[in-house]
Amino acid sequence: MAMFEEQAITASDKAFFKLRKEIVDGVILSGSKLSETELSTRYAVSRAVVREAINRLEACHLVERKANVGARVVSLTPEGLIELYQVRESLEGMAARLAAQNMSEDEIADLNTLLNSQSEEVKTAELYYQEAGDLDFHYRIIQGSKNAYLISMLVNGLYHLVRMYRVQLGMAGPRVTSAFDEHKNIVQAISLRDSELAEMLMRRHIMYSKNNIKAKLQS
Amino acid sequence: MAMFEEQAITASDKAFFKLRKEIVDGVILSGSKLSETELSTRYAVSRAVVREAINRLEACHLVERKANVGARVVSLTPEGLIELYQVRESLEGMAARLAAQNMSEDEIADLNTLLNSQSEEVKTAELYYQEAGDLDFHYRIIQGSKNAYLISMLVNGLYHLVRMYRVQLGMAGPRVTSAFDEHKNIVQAISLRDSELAEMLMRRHIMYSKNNIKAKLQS
DNA sequence: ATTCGTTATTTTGTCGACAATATGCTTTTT
DNA sequence: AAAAAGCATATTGTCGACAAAATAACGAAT
Repeated sequence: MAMFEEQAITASDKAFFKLRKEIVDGVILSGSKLSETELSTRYAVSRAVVREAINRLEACHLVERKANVGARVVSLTPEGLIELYQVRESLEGMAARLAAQNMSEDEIADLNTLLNSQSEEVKTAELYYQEAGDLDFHYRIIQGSKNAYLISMLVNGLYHLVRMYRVQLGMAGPRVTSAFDEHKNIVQAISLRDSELAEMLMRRHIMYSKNNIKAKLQS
Repeated sequence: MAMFEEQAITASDKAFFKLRKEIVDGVILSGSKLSETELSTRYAVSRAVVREAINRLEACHLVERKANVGARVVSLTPEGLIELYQVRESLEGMAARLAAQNMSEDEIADLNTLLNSQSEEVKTAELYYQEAGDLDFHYRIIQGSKNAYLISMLVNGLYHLVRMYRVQLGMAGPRVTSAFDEHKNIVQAISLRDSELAEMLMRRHIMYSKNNIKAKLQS
């Protein structure tokens, strides 16, 4: 899996990664308050590094902070999910368009082999694909866009929120095979350098995904 | 002008706004280093608040920071400008689409009166329109999307960078009247609740704008 | 009993100092 | 003379303490 490792240099980095993980995984409950003093004792670091970590989490929309009051983990709502997926549709659509223009032939080949290897897994272990494989696919296209803002906004920003929704709403849906076919079509469009089509297919792919989750949310 | 005032509560807020303004306006040169100690003496605050301000600037892509080394103001490059406008096209296109769906009739009416008032100014004082009027128009549509992520990413994030490019590349272009017509068409699409068309027109509008700036950049 | 005002406590915001890391300079070696 | 090693300096990262603000607790008045 081509999951790029972010490596922590400072103590703030470590605190940030740890906190982010706990929030995304639901260890720290959605909507709960983040006490700076409590966290600093729990992580055995100063309040300064906790503060910096929280600031960074605010930048990725994982916590909300009010001046002189404190920070809370964002609460997951159906409206928030819709809005998140609208932005995803917009940004990842553009990413697919740019990927069709900017990905190297080698990168496209890698993407194809990835899909083929997943093709086997889809028939057997469906769960694996849905979680990691889907992410890997989307990550590669985002990277393939070669657009620094796009990459940063999605990878460092929104995707953790997306994962948070997925984890905490327990997404292990029946959309595995259909999503796989959509992936294949997108890669084909990219292979043909048809940026227009690639964007369109990616947008639809994310729309379907949104509708799928929305349905789950109401059940 | 419906420019929403962000009000500074803490000292970090004030430092953040001040620093951001100086960077966008080019008072602090693009590419230069931001010394925490120097800034803390210049602003007469502690290093902690300067650090927090710099962290926030990093989140809006106005500075780049390396661990244990420091922060530098981003340098403006043609490639960066292109990438920025690609993201703008994507996000503001979606904003226009959502605005067509979600803006109230009153808000649309306001937008129309804004355009009509600008219609006068275009014939006389062209400069005013280009700077403030154009921003006002785009801000209203972004707000009209009613999508919190979209609004935050554009207004708190990318738009300061957009303004930085505009200010420092000296944009007072001859695109005034044509842009005005494009604005009119977008508003009309929104009035008709034609979200598809609104998105398409907005994307083209931003593409034209990009090409205009790109041409200026090479001259 | 409930509401309002006051006080006490907790939490965040800010500060200055120390530790750790990187940068620049001098010295030494080949 | 050039490159490398070591030292000095400056800058960032981290810490604990104090100041300011908000929340909670308490008591008084209606």
